[in-house]
Amino acid sequence: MAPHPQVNDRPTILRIAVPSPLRTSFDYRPPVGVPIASIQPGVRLRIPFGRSTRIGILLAKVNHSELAPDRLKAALQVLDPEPLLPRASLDFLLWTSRYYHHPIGETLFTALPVALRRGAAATRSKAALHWRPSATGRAVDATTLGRAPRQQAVLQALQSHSDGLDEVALRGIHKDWRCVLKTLQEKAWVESCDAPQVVTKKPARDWQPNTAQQLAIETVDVRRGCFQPYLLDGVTGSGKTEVYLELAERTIAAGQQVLILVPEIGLSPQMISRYQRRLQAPFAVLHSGLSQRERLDGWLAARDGEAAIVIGTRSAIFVPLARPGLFIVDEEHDPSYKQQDGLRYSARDLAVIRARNAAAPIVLGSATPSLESLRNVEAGRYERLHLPARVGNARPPGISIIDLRKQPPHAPLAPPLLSAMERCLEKGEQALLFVNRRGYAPVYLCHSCGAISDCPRCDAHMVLHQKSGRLRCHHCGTEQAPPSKCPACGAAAFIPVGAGTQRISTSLQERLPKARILRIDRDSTRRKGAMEGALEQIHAGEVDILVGTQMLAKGHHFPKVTLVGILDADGGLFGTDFRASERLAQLIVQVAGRAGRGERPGQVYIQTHHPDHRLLHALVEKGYENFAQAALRERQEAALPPYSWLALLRAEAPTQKANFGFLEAARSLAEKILAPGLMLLGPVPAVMERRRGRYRARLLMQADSREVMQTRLDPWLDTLQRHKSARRVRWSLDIDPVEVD
DNA sequence: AGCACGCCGACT
DNA sequence: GTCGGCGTGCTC
Repeated sequence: MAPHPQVNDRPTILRIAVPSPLRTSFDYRPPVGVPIASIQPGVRLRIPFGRSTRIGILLAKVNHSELAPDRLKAALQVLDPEPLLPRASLDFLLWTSRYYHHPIGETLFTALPVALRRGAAATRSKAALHWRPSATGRAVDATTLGRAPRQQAVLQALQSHSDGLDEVALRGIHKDWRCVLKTLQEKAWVESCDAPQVVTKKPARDWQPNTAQQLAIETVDVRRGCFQPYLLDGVTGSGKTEVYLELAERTIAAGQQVLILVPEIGLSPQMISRYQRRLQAPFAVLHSGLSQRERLDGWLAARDGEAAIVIGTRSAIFVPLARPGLFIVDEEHDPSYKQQDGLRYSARDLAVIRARNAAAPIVLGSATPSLESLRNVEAGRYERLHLPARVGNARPPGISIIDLRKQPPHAPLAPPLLSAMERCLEKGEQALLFVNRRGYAPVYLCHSCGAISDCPRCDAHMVLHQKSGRLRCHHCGTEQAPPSKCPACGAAAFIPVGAGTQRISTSLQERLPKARILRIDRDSTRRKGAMEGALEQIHAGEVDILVGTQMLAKGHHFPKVTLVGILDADGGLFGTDFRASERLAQLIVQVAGRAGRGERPGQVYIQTHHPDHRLLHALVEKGYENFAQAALRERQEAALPPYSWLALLRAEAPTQKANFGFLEAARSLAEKILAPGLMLLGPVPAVMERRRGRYRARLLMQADSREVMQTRLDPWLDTLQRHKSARRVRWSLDIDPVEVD
């Protein structure tokens, strides 16, 4: 039967994304008395949902619903006069929701600043606004306002600052300025405007691009207006930032916006001011330290095209841009670009999608590119740009391996490293020790029976902390006093085993009593400003030895450091995750990059029980590039990413039985839709089987084609969600997981 | 995910 | 008699 022709093909129904874990949108009638033609996709609406009201976002207007007309409720109110999200953003977020198989409502809300999720008006705060005289206002002779002295004073002030005055300046003229301004606005003598752009004389360029930088700049610049990903690959100090700055400057000059993503740790005030000094353009900086209001102002400035430069961490990838012209992802290998809960997106991968949508070039920069990006170069999808030379006359550091098998056992610092440190201190230079555990001792062990103090809620050992004298679990935060007697055998013979940052610092202080030692880890830098203070001390030369965790490896420059020690590399060689060796290699190269800046050469010592490990050898003898090629071949042989695609189904429940009930069901449902080249692994318990008192397990799907996997996931998830075993677990799907546990 | 409904055990 | 345990269903 031929379908009935639509009697009326004008849409009457609002298809709305509602923040809820349900993987569907919801249909509503327009609010009573509001013509549907006045409501555009991208606006927020207040809607009744179940027994409560929520805020939803209009996806589309349709003329037919799956639901009977009498089951549709009317929306309550339209919250935005104009679409909050421009079409391009809405399309990008729909794509994101489909790719990560995450409910559309939650995806859209993840992308919005918190203030907008809660219904705040999408208007710039007054503090960000300025006022200036209108054309008529400029022509008014203020002296004729003798009978209105307040208006006269304000108008005169504005007339002499025709690019605008802000709240602070106006309050200085009269405390009742708002009232005065309102009168002037009613006379149309005054209008609001954005903060005037600071037009300072540009500082003389204090650098000349070298040949490689020049080539990189011109190669990218010639493709402005086209989508093309570039992998900008250069060691620390090779001048990647200068390339970003020059490209950004040219993009801004062409009237377009630049989005720069940086890892969480990299968004320091120094870094921002470096960009601001060089690029005299309006900035929007988005990071976790902002208030909701500040975040909203930055978001709006980006969306409305007022911010030429938008710089932020992971979540800034969702900021709408009016005129996107260039995307930059600094330290693209950094795992902090991957969100690890809720919508588990990769900001780096999404940046490539946005650049494609915007027909703009994207530069992924790193001294230690991810194997994914190197694979994309190999496959011809990305173009590679090398920055080989270290700027200035610094030489790259040498790397030596210390074979721990030939050293006295249980000494965290082997004698060769200790004596190298002594020599370093004698020369008045700084040393940096990298320890992958914080606290005093990672194991608290009964010397009589071998029992270990374990966390009551996690499958993890408690870590002894010296300052508090207490045992702490680093996974759930549980703290307890160390037991006075062993609960297993009754002996009072507990001994701390192993070494964290605290113990290394303490024992080092005993060996080198004159050394000024500074510990840098999450414990010592928790206090606000503590990290800044520590960095100042280091740069002022008030510190001889730095002992720290991962935090030290990223983004900081320590020109006086000439010796770096990596105390335990073994975890990275035989880690449970297939990316462990990639992480270790990146860490070694990044830490090595901190050493030997300026004219002093640096030396890196790596302590390991496996000095002959193939990948470690490749790295030390022939550098990161060689390591990466060897690692890529291993991944290819094992059909691991980037030569295959993964989707990881995680489950968490009070019992492991519930997890396995769910994951086994998931597996048998998946087996019905399996295609050639799709493989299921598991279910298996997580490596840390219990965390925060809850059991965890996983089921991994591996595919040799992204498309095949993507087409199977939706029907799978639909049936899986309805399966009754799903009620007993908390589950989530991770597309392109970065950690397979 | 929330939230309500509903149907069985130990309390004042 | 009822307070409340969590199994089940629903959200346009």
